[in-house]
Amino acid sequence: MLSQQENIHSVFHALGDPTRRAIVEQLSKGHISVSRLALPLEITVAAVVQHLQILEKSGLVRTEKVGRVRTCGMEHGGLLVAEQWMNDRRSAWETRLDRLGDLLAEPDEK
Amino acid sequence: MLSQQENIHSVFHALGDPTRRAIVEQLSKGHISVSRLALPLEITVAAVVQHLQILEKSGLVRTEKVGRVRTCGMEHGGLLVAEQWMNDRRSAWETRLDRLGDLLAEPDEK
DNA sequence: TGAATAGTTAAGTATCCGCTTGACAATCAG
DNA sequence: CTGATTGTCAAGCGGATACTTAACTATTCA
Repeated sequence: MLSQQENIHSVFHALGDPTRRAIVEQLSKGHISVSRLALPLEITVAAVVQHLQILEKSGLVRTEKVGRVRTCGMEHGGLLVAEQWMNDRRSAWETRLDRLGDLLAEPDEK
Repeated sequence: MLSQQENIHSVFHALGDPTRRAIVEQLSKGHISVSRLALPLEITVAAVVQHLQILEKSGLVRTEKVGRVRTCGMEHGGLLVAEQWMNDRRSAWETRLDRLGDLLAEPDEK
């Protein structure tokens, strides 16, 4: 099992790559096989498998092999750690009194 | 100006590095100078500057130099693009009917 | 059985990236 | 002015990483 810190890192690292984000985007539309994932990405199936291993270890994606085809989908709640991290930083920042100066400096933010 | 696509990439790429996330965590606690940022990270000031350039271009961080010291802080709303992206994927996935099978397969999820 | 399909694995490669070093600029303090 | 502090810039090193190719396994189908 991954520690909280390791989990956060694996998720952000996984999402740092544009190809892996494209995979997540595709999976958010529904389940799909490995080779059908590879098609629009214009990379080898082998490369997709490598990305899937990273995504699966990070808890963002779940895959299941039935017969000879592996079907991929998003893992429920996989994005939560990242959303939580961002929310923590943003709320910490927004409640800072440091921003008093900022607010005065930009009074007409649209 | 960055396109939406480029902006998303620059933000996720920036947050993919643990040192840059540590910088954001520190900045969420308040404004701080470059050299004071470098101290707990145990890397050179030059390295911190490089990270700051990436963070600033991605819109996550704002810096301002007065005298010889550059003061850094979070950019208001910089995290929004990433939060939006995640929210879009998650809501798309959660409204999928594909999950019917998943729900039946895991009836006792805690 | 034999051929096609779907995926896995290992090895190699070329690029990217985080960091350091070292030389420099600019500001502040005595 | 002198020296110390704070940051900037360019070059380069070493390791990470995103890909390919190629050989292999497992499953489906005619």
